[in-house]
Amino acid sequence: MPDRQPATRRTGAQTRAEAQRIALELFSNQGYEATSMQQVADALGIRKASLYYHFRGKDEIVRSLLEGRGDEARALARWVHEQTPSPTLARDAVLRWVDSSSREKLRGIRFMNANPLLVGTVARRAGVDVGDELAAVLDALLPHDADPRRRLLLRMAFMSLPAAVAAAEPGTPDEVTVAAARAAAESLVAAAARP
Amino acid sequence: MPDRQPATRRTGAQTRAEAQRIALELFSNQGYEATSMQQVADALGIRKASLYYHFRGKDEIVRSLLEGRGDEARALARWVHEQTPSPTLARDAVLRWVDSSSREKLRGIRFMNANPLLVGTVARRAGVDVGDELAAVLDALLPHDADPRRRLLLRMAFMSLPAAVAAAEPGTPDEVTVAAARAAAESLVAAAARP
DNA sequence: GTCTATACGGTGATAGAC
DNA sequence: GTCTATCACCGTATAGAC
Repeated sequence: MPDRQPATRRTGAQTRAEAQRIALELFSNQGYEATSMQQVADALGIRKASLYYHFRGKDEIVRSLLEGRGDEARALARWVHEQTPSPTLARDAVLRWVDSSSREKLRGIRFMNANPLLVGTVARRAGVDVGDELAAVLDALLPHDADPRRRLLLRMAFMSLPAAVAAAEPGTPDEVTVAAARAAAESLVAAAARP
Repeated sequence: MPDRQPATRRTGAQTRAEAQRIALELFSNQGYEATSMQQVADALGIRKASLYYHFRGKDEIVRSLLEGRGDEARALARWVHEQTPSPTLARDAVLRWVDSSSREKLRGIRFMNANPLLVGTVARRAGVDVGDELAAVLDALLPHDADPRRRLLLRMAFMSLPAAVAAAEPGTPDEVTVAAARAAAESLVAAAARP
């Protein structure tokens, strides 16, 4: 297949960035394993071998997509530790988390929702586990001998944005999804506080 | 690789059933695409070609795993339509759904959580879409011009079991997960009722 | 029903010219 | 940076003997 659009001129960094955009889209819609490097290269308008110039391999694309993740979770953990304990601390922390997660991150959440196993593996291999960070936050918000049911409810509150994205019908406007996630977070954190 | 445990004697139906059990487990832990027919056959203690005697292909295993799904959703839709409208109908329907879903179904939920895209594709190809059934239930519970935010919250209430499974740390006892899901469902349906 | 053996396509990945 | 060409491998799937 020698005929193809004369690849629009791009600098290296631009090509890399666009490849990330395209890969994120394909991985979200078809899944990581079901997406081939060939598909990504085709959508990019370059040959597969050229794609390998920008990324060492398929998994490196994923890692590049995930880099920086975990920073926010760590920041939240730090913030929680700095606060003086109060009855509304859990609620404040949850809303802080959901609100910080909601800016432009919906695309990333869709990707993570579509490839839960992959994200877990890569994150573990990359050293940082978001789940662990979240656990640290929970430990600061709940007594260590707390009812595991209430602990899980609080976890669900923190994960209400991904849950909302997963529950939303295709085509739901982002603002609706975010609003519902916020309301769900408030509701769940309250449920976690009830005995 | 000619040496292998002398396959424990099984009837055809037993082999098929055990293959389903094993495949469900592997698909849940590693994902569908990342699991090869070779792995399933190995875990079963038979040759790959023998596995193809019981199932036409890999996707037929998934379909066999999913068959019967959608029946419960349809039953719920029917039940809702039979009820006389009342202020607590939504709450009753949600709890009915979560409770009915919670018996022995956690394994299936884990599978669906691990392979969201696959399940969507297969279900669509198999004709029945669980999402559509759920939409029908929602239409009966909410006015058609209802706030989309409240509609999504109600959807989240129905999906609180998968959400709880997704949020649970590995090793969480099933009873804890189910209890949290129930509490979350109640909480979310209440949130959906608030303006 | 289970086996051995094999066909076939596509995949991730690399070498090296331009 | 992008290309052509090529690789080894592994996946699904089938044929046919027992």
